[in-house]
Amino acid sequence: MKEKISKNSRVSLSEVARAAGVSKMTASRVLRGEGGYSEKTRDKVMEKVDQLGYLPNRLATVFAGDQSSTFVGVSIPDLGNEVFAQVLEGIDRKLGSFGRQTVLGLTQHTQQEEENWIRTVLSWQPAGLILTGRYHSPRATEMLRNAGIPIVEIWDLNSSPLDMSVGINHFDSGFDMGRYLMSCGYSNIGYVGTSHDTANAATTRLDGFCKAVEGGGGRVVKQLCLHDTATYYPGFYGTEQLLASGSGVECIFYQNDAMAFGGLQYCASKGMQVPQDIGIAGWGDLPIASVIARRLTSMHVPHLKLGQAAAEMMIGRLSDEPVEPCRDIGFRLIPGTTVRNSA
Amino acid sequence: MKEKISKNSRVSLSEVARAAGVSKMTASRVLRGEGGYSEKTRDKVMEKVDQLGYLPNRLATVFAGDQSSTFVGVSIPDLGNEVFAQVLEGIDRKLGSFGRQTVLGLTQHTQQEEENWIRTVLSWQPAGLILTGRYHSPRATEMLRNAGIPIVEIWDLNSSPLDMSVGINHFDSGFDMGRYLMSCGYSNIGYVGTSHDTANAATTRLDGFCKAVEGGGGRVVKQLCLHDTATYYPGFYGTEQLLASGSGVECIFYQNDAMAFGGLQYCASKGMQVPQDIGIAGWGDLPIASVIARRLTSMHVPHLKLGQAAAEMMIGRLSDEPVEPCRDIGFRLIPGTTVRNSA
DNA sequence: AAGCTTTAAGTTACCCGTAACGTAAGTATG
DNA sequence: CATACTTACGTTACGGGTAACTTAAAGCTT
Repeated sequence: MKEKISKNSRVSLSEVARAAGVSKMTASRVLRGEGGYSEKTRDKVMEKVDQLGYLPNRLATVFAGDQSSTFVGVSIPDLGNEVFAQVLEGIDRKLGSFGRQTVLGLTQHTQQEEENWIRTVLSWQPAGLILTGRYHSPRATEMLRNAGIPIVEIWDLNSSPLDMSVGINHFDSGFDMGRYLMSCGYSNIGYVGTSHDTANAATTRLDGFCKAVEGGGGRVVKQLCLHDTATYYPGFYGTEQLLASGSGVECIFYQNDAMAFGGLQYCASKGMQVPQDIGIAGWGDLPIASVIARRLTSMHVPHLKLGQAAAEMMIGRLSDEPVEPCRDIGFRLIPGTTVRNSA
Repeated sequence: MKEKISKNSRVSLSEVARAAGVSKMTASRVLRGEGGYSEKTRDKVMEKVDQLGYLPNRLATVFAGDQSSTFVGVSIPDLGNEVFAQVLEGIDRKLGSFGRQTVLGLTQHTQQEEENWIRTVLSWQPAGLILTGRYHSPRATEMLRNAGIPIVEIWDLNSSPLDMSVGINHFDSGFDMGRYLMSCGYSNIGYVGTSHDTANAATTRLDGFCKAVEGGGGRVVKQLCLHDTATYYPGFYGTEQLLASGSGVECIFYQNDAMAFGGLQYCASKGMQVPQDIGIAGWGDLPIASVIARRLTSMHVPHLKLGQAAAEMMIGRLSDEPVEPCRDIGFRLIPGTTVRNSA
């Protein structure tokens, strides 16, 4: 029984050919519609294909080196963050419409996980790779350089990418938010986010934010949750800790909208009014950001479009079309009503 | 140039072997740690492996039929729904920890997309498949039966699965919600959801819901958004349409929490008080469900756990361990405070 | 009808790694 | 010292499909 489940149970092209009374090669030609066979032969072969339920083994084709695979490896830090889920959706939908498949890798924000995943996925001879972030381990970078396949680094716009890059300038987006909050009259501002071993887009954003605030004479009090995912609950508890520290912040900027929601909820539970008692600003502009009566102050990023753009660059490169190696997908500040009005 | 990018640029085992002055077979043994070689030989080979940056071609290994692939195909309707994103995260994390890779397929809630994806992914000789839902096209079902690989159908608990199944009983969960809302004193109840060509878990839930409400003497007014994704905006507009129809519903049950948030937002925008003027109930219990001051009435489902369980069943089967073919992951009603108190 | 072209096939070699088998040394045993 | 055994390799064949080449038959030309 267990033997039957192994692959020898699958019908091969030779079996189809034998059943149809032709050679393997003729059957192959029929299946690829290459021409060079009679109608009678085609019908005979196709009949047997249906009858035996033959499915081609793409492994063999790719392995033989005649064509590249249809796999594209896609690494994403985590899906708990709705933002990345949407990016992935954009990528997979677009890739799928061009007959390509996504091989997923969740790297949990660590370079080691990413490196391991890259090693594994490369051994499957993917057509290309789409990676989140610009920071890779030295060994990963070496493997990527040697791979000789198209690579798109997304999320964090990279002016000197390994190959191609699409995303936004996170430093600038943080800077713009900092400047905006300063313009609203805040100067003692908190930041709540997560913290990981390696640099990432969120830290770049924070850098830009601090530069704007501190450059404008304000100060930033940080509250970082170590090794946590940037979701609702850490936002709640991070806010609690930040406010308990007695730093007297008037406004809090969060790593993303989900964390900002956590913060809003904490404030509501303590009877604090937003924005009268405290200002709240998120980042990412989730669709759900308008669920609260007041529109969440945030930074809009076209997530789905970003994913699609990444897939398009990949497809373009795989089709040998000329591709602009860097694409800025842009962002837009949502003033919202959860911070004091700047007017 | 273009030639270089093709696979002949990749270092093969033969090249490593030649460089190390041994046969292919010896190099292979060293890399697999199989034994049968001297320390000197091992060092020589490993040195060349590092030097040349050799990466094994797993395609060849699998192709040779010596072992099955490490791919597991995973089909998910869409990632716009946070629920499925979490399920996928649970699956991929667990699979990854056992050295398996997810090949993703977003089927957009259509059987045709699913069938196409199944055909493609099977041609890559996956070790197994994890599919969302129990309804597949006839041709898909046939391919799945012939594939001879483990298959886990998730989400919708299936007492007679193709192979294995893990999920919840959606009919019962809808029924329980219906009974709860009736117990709160509602009898004229609305439902807002999406509608697709084929049956799915949401329609099963609605069936259970109707049975409870209508069986208890109430009535259900349905508002279905055709071919839409079950997210925030359709919830908003679906609510608008339902209320404009003049059906006078006192309470609305939504296909999921995201849609319920849209409904909440619509009600807030019209100055309606929840639950005084209208009751709101969601389904799925997203973490963010507590962001509103009042806890959203909902149905809790352990999404991440569901994904993990699916992956565990797959791994178990692939390791020839005995696996219980059906697993009910359970649900739990969250009374919340967005419907009238039943007390 | 002989010679040429076209059509419809078949044959061979190859991709890369591994199972199975072969072999030549060295080691142990009686 | 002959025999059996172990170690450390090498050699051959194979998997499923396709490129490149070969071949046989049919069709066409003059």
